[in-house]
Amino acid sequence: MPETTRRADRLTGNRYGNRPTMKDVAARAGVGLKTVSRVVNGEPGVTPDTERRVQEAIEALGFRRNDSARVLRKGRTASIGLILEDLADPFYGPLSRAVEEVARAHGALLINGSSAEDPDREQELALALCARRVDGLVIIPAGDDHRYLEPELRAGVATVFVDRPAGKIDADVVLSDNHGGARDGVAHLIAHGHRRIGFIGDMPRIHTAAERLRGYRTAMEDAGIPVEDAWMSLGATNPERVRRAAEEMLSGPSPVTAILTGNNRVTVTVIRVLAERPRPVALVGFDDIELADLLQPGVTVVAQDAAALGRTAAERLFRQLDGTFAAPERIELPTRLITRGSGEVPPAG
Amino acid sequence: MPETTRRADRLTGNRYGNRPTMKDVAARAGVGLKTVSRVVNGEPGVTPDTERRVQEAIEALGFRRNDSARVLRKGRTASIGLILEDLADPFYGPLSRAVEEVARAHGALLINGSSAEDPDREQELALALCARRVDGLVIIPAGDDHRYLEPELRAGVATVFVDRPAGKIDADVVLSDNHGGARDGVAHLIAHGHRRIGFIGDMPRIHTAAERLRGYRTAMEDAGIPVEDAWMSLGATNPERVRRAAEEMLSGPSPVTAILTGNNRVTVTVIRVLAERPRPVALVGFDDIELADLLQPGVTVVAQDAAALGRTAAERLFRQLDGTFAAPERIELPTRLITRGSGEVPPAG
DNA sequence: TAGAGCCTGGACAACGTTGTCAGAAGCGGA
DNA sequence: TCCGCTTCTGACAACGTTGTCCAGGCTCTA
Repeated sequence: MPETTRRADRLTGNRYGNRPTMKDVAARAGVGLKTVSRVVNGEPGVTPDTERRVQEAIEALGFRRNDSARVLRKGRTASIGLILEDLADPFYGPLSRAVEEVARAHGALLINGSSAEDPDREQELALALCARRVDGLVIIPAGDDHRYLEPELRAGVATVFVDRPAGKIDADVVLSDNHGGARDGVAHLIAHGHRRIGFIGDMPRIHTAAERLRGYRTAMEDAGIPVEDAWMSLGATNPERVRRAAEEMLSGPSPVTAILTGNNRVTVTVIRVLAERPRPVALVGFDDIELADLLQPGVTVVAQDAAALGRTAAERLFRQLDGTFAAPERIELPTRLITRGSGEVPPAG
Repeated sequence: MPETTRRADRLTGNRYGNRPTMKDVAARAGVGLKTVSRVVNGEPGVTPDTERRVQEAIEALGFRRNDSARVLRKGRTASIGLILEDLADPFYGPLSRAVEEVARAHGALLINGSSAEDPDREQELALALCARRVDGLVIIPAGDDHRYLEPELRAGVATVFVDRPAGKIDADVVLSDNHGGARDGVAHLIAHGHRRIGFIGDMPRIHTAAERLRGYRTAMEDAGIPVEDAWMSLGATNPERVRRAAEEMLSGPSPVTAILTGNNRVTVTVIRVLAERPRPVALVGFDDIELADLLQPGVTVVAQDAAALGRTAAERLFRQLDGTFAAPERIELPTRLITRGSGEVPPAG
């Protein structure tokens, strides 16, 4: 039984048993504490024979280095935090995975949390991660005021914002070209003869939603088409409201013949609505969706590269950590229009 | 500037600046170290006036407690690890999210990693997480030998396996009823008149794949239908091989009139293949897929409840941590057959 | 064979926090 | 006024690791 067991049991009442420490390994191998540390960390200056004895002791005791103590001593944790909106959203899966891959390449682990689009929860998570002394943070912001991070930034926590910009602080940001993507999507519809085009998006307090709305307006303006209020629905987040919004703009006094949907969730709901209607309506969705090519018609989308967003952000973060200092930058990744049929439907009537 | 700054800078060359410690806060507030600790942890026995002074100092210095040191002292990290196959797979998103929610309810953070179906990587990740002293592990195993975890289990790391059972150790497991689900899916096809039914699944070394294959065989046997080798394709993981497998079993000497696909990825590929063929073929897919209801025909599936798997596993894990000891258990969650059309197509010819 | 130099190993302090324990201050009652 | 009690505060050790530094033993050369 490891030497430390009895004391710790008495003090903490830990019923889970106790792990052997380097001290225990040293005692068993008959060497000094630091020698064990050397073996564990592969440092030079240990004879093969001593090393073997130490390895045997480690094996026998099932020793595993305590990284908490290590971190305390060394200062770096080799872990980064990722705060996103919802792990279950298919858009964030690939993004998250890409961040993880980059972290792994740098020997770091990934801690992640979902903010559920709640600014308070985002802050709570970010600060909890800072208390764990993560080396860096990748944040998909829910809130629009990140001044609470100022002490952390000053203390050297590398930070990169993704998908939406930081609020009220100066930090690295990696974004998709939301404005350009939405503009292109709408321009595509206009090129196919549409003039009465609707937009259904998220609350404009969310940066991406606001930018996409702006892209919609830009394209309409460029084509000299005055936009009617009834053609725009903002803040329809749940399926019921999206459904109602779509039905209203399809049956008003000047019904739309085409719709740009502001994100993948909205797109899915609108597809359902359109499937029930006899007359075909053109559709361009922001964000790609799975199986979009198998539907009738295939769904034309403005696709973001979620993995590239994550990869770019994580690489930028590790560049900060490597000490390559640079002024905070705003990186914008292009979107891609993928035509599959639904965006090429001509205007009805 | 915090008192600790100069020394640490000299020692580590840390160019990221230094965080203030409780000692710095204590000095600034003109109180003792332990008093700061009391305030930070909300312990009783501090006069309002003292507390205010401490709070001000914390605010002014931007102090944030160092959880590494805390963990070292207290033993628990309030974090759990989740090892899954691929964060980007839509099946694992909801599962992961469910685990996170439960962790959150218990005040714990979630660290996760993808094994990419590689047993070595799974082990590497699991041990790295143990070195961080996570309180518990939720593992979707890639390998089939988990004896490497024995010292950790002995040391009290709570562990629950999900989706697939642990190999060669005794531990809690939460599974879907893969055998029953596949059996029901095939029985459904048989009930609609099919006799030549194909199965395309993953490598049988993966437990879920083996169980689903077994379910397929059971249903066929129950119906007294002898299975031909050409009807089964195992280990087809990438889309090209799945495509070839599907085409072969649809055009052999005794072509199948219906297919059970072994997981969501296979299902998607097979849908593409079937979409290209003139004659309708019945299809039941294991795992639900998004938009399955909007395809022509809608895709009939055997659905697992990924969120329930994650939730159940995480709850079980925290029950272990709460000290409610119990023998390792095997929990099996039911699957649900969702009929949408593709599984009700009658046999052609 | 003595002296110089290298290699290996170990004692010790420090990282930032919390638990223990004892001392100080304040207050009421005798 | 002094004692005893309560309430608040702080000194100190400990958690498990790593960096520093020195001692002792060895080899090699003159």
